[in-house]
Amino acid sequence: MAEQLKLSNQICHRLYMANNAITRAYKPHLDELGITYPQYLVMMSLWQEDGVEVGDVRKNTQIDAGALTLILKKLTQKCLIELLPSEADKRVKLVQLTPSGHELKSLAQSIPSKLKCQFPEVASEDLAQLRYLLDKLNGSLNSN
Amino acid sequence: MAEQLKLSNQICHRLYMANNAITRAYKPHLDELGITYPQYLVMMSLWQEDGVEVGDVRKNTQIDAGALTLILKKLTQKCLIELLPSEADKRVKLVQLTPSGHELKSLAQSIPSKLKCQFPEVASEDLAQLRYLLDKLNGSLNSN
DNA sequence: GTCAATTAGTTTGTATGCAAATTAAATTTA
DNA sequence: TAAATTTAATTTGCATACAAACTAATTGAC
Repeated sequence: MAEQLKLSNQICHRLYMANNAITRAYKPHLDELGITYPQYLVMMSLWQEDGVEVGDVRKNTQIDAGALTLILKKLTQKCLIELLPSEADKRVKLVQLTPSGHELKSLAQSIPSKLKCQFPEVASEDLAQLRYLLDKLNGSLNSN
Repeated sequence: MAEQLKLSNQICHRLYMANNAITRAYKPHLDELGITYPQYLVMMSLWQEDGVEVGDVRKNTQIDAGALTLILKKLTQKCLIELLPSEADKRVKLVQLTPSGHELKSLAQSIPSKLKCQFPEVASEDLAQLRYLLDKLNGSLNSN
């Protein structure tokens, strides 16, 4: 059997499994907030900076434009954000947190530490190393 | 701004971006084979071992059972596999590669090397390290 | 200044990912 | 062995991921 097509030699498969497993691990905590994982990414980007263009959220989260439209619609329905037309450029919409959207942050604060406690075997040094390598990989993958 | 909710501090976001970027990178090559990325995972598992139960494919690929049913249906429509009832246990279905399914492997052989050439900045040592860390992470995430 | 190209965001269609409910068959228990 | 439990796989409903087509507004070329 040729080595290069063995499933056990694929980095991509490991990333696939890790990404799905992490998303599943977050789910029960995010269920308490009433949001999904991609919606959580959007909220984190907004808690960091608010009143930005839809395109900025797209760049920060790297969520596909088409998917983002739907996600922002859901967050609007949940009254966590508002979409406001821009004065300067009528094509642009600005994403604004509502009071509820701001408040949700305090509930979310504990999620990262809960996740760490849930998987005590995962060493901090390994996470730091993983972070470094994933940044490098993402940099390369996005360079084209 | 609290550090723990900053997008730039989330390993999960890095995994999310890397996974999507890798899938996108594979896409043009897989388009030539007429299959999607999850379908590629299934085919790799079958090229490695054929005539196994649906549940074995699920374990090997870690694809959700419900999603796998659909994927196997698509692969059947593309005449790459056949689903055969098991003699021993009538609940079980066996997944069998067709001649076309076997032949596709030779077309797929070059994909891994094509991907490496596409991203020459990604060092082999980094990939080896990433592989090691992702295995460790996946092991921990699946231990619960 | 007008028309062509570009840009921001949405819509559409296909293919997952996932939880929960379901069906059919095998196994365990009483 | 009949009933309860478990297991293999499918179905259902919701939420992305993504390419491609589309709309409206802005820029650029001339």
